[in-house]
Amino acid sequence: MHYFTNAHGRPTLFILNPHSGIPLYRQLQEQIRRLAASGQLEPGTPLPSIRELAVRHAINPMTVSKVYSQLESEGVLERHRGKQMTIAAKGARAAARADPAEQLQPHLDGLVLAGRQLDLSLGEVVRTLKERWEK
Amino acid sequence: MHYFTNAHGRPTLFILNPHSGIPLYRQLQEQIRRLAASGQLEPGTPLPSIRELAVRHAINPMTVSKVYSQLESEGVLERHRGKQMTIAAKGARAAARADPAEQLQPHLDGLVLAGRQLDLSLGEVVRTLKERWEK
Amino acid sequence: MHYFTNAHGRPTLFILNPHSGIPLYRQLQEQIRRLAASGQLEPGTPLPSIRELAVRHAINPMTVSKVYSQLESEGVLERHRGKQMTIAAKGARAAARADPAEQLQPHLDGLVLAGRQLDLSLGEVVRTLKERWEK
Amino acid sequence: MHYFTNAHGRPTLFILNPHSGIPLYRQLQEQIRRLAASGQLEPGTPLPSIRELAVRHAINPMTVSKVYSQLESEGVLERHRGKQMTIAAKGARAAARADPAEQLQPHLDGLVLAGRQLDLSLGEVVRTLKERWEK
DNA sequence: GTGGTCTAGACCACA
DNA sequence: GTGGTCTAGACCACA
Repeated sequence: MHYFTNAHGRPTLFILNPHSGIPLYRQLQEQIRRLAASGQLEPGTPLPSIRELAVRHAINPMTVSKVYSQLESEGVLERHRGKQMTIAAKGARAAARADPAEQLQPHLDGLVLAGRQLDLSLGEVVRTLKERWEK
Repeated sequence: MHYFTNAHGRPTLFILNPHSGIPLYRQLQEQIRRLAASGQLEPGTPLPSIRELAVRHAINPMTVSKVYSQLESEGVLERHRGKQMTIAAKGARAAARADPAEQLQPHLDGLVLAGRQLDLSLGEVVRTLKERWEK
Repeated sequence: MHYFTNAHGRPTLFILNPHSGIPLYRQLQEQIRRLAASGQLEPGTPLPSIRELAVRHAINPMTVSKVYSQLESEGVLERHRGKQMTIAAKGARAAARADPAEQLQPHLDGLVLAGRQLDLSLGEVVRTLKERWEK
Repeated sequence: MHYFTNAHGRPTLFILNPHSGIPLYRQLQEQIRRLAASGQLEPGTPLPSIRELAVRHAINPMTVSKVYSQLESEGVLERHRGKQMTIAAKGARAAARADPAEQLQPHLDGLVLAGRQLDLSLGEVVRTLKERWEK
């Protein structure tokens, strides 16, 4: 399991960047989906409570709530009345089927477009990627 | 100069993705900035008219106009008599100074985060990147 | 097309009852779904804007927004950047397939349960239903 | 007395639907009120213990407790030594006075609204109601 | 404690 | 004008 340090110096599963232009709820949603897909969050794993995640990332509970609701309707999360939500078994099965490389695609597209527009060679891009990965 | 084929089958300098979550104006702005920074759009190069770009990408002229105005105030573009915009000399100078790898950074960050959350190895990510690049 | 008069005396497509125990967003969602399913709201019909509906029913725009978003993800509504949402063609097709009686089921269940617990006969229930219908 | 079979296959006086959107405590409260009103639960009849009802319907004892307390304060139930609850004589009297059709009203309203929005005729609605009743 | 609903209201993106 | 995102915060349902 990979832990990250968020903007407030606390260890967390997620990294949210409020300046990226991508809505916070979309960033959070995508990250939970990936962690479930890869099995790093296994079926049955309880997610942080809405309030906890909101405090930890200094965002509004409603934003988290929206993400949890959408992931529930996608079948990635399961809701338990009055108790914490968990990763759904169904979500895990879906994950097993999915090609991880496919989930990477939008990010590859963005990187390739940027690389070409900056007139970099594939070699240069790969080199900087490797440096960034090791960090 | 790299040309791309947009969603409407016409050749264009830019690729706009309305489903990425990133605002259209931000996508366009970033792409013009990169093309200027890399010198693929040289100082003095005229940009497409607002109307032309709007039609080509099926977006509102106001969106293009806003981008052009902001890039003008940043010194990347220059406005001439009529409304003709060109790449500013100043923009080129700024570009020469900038480290291209730095402009790649947000995209590398996004890719690395996605890769780790999908539990992929560096090798796998590099391989899919190479495939995507050659396409 | 049936018009109703809401609690504020204005004609409207929907009737929301804040005291029924059923969340407002759920009432609104179900009603739009039914009007689309029956074809009383045809594909392409623009819906009232979020603000308009919110004002008309004295509810919060966020509540309406939530309903519209969910119906969009269900394929009942279509979103148009910067313009009003419309009934989706897809929604209409789905409607054609659906058995209307099926959508009535939860309400029949509720009525039958109440009738039996009140020890009424089928005849009595049908009679009061007919009276209520004609009103 | 009508008995129903609940979701857990056990005979019970009540049917609770956790997906209806109506709070559980409201469903339970309304059903006890109706059974008392119709005389199917006569004055003096002991109710199931909180614990028993909670287990039978897989809900929290606190939810049942809240319902019993509210019905007691309404005069529908009476609390005896220990915690045994019975139908109050007063509740029966109230029931005798009440017009059963009135208690049916919210359900009739919901059904009529749904029927009209689904563009069904009164005949169709009555027919499906009859089918459902016989089941 | 958990999540759900709703409000009032700010500010942004897009047409 | 349209919808989208986000906040701060109240109050409810349920365990």
